[in-house]
Amino acid sequence: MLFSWRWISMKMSTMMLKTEHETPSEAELTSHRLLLRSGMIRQLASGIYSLTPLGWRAMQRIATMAREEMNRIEGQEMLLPLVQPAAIWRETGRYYSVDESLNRFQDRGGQNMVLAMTHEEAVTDMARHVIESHRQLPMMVYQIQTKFRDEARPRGGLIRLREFLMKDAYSFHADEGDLDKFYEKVRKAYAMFYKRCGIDVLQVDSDTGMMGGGVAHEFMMLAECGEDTLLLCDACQRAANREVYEASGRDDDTCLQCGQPVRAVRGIEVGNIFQLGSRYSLPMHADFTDQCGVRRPVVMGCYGIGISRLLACVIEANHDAAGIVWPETVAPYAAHLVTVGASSEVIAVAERVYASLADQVLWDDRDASAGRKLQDADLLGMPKRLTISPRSLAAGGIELRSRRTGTVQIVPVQDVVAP
RNA sequence: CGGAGUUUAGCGCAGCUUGGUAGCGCGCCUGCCUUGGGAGCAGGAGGCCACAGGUUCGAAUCCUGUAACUCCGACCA
Repeated sequence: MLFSWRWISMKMSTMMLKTEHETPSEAELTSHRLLLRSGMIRQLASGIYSLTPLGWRAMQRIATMAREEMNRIEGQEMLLPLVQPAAIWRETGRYYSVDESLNRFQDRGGQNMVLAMTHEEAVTDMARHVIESHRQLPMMVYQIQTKFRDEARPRGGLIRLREFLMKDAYSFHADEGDLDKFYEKVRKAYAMFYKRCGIDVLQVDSDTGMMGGGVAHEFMMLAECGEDTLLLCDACQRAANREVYEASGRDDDTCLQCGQPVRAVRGIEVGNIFQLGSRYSLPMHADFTDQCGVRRPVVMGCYGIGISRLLACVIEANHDAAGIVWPETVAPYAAHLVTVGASSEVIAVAERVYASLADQVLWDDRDASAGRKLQDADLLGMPKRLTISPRSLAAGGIELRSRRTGTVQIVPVQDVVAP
């Protein structure tokens, strides 16, 4: 069972969904066009989008995989507030150092507040209250939650948003060595996560920007529409963010690691991880007592994945001229059921298939032409298409077509329907 | 935040030069007919032409201002 939400309508006739035949004029990127045409998202303001039930379902599948990978390395899910007092941001100095992308406002009582663009301050506040002893370390917490960043220039649909869903995790350690070990575990978990999502990523040396701290890596998906430039070495596969490369002082185009020529490629950042050290624990006094009875700041790491952006990236990496080609792991439904005509035989078989496949099937039960339904099935991109028609029944059952390969076969009704 | 562009029905667009009370395609509603790649016929609904001021007998159209959105750049855990 892929989902447990039986309450979501799975008949297209009554679904909160409208597909578009024509390409929306504001969309230039493939993922943006397909997200709009498939009806998964709707723009409410620049960089701010509503997700329809179909879009939310796809995003939830990505979020679920992120959750599973975090749980696998013993992450503990939690939830931190979006609205936060300015006070904790003053403690770390970021209230003053971050630009207008941090939205500041006052509540009705005149208190200075911010909309969280990231959650180091809030999680460090939690940690300084809970963590007292080295015996509690290491530990990691994470959340899948909304961020608001008032970006100067949102772009590309879900590629660069102002409001978006992020998986952010924070680990706490007694020393740098333990952070190093855990950091490697996270790198492996991230690699597994992106693989499950059906996209290829490169791990890239990164600078730490406003996050502070020491070591950092970005996870980049290679794509022409990407905003970032990477310098990639074909010889040893080492990739570096342009800022890091330039900061190295190297002025020829050769690899930092092996000296072979590098080439510039474009990429989309789909995640990043940082060794924060005591950047936040020191100013916020998140201390613990070590084995020798000495109070020391806890050593931290933080690990982010842009869930919203990833939905766009999955589509950038998985589509054809007709529409989306979902990886099975992200597809909002495993199968798309198309009924042709409304004969009693066709409907009777469809009802049995629909009941049997529970919430894994989307049934296009609309009173629309066969052509329209088939085009929409390609656009929406579920991995398998089940067509029930007088023709298929005469041929021996239900037509099963793979969206990715286009291969078609007739399968007997009893092979699809549970006994 | 600099530069460019756009804004007319749910979506895609025309109309603006030369002012005269809003149009096309798709979609939507009714009926008939149809059902394997966005069918057909007939009838119908839907717009404060982004907003605010001007000019004019009269403004989608001309003038001024504002806003929103998109793209390029700068910025960007």
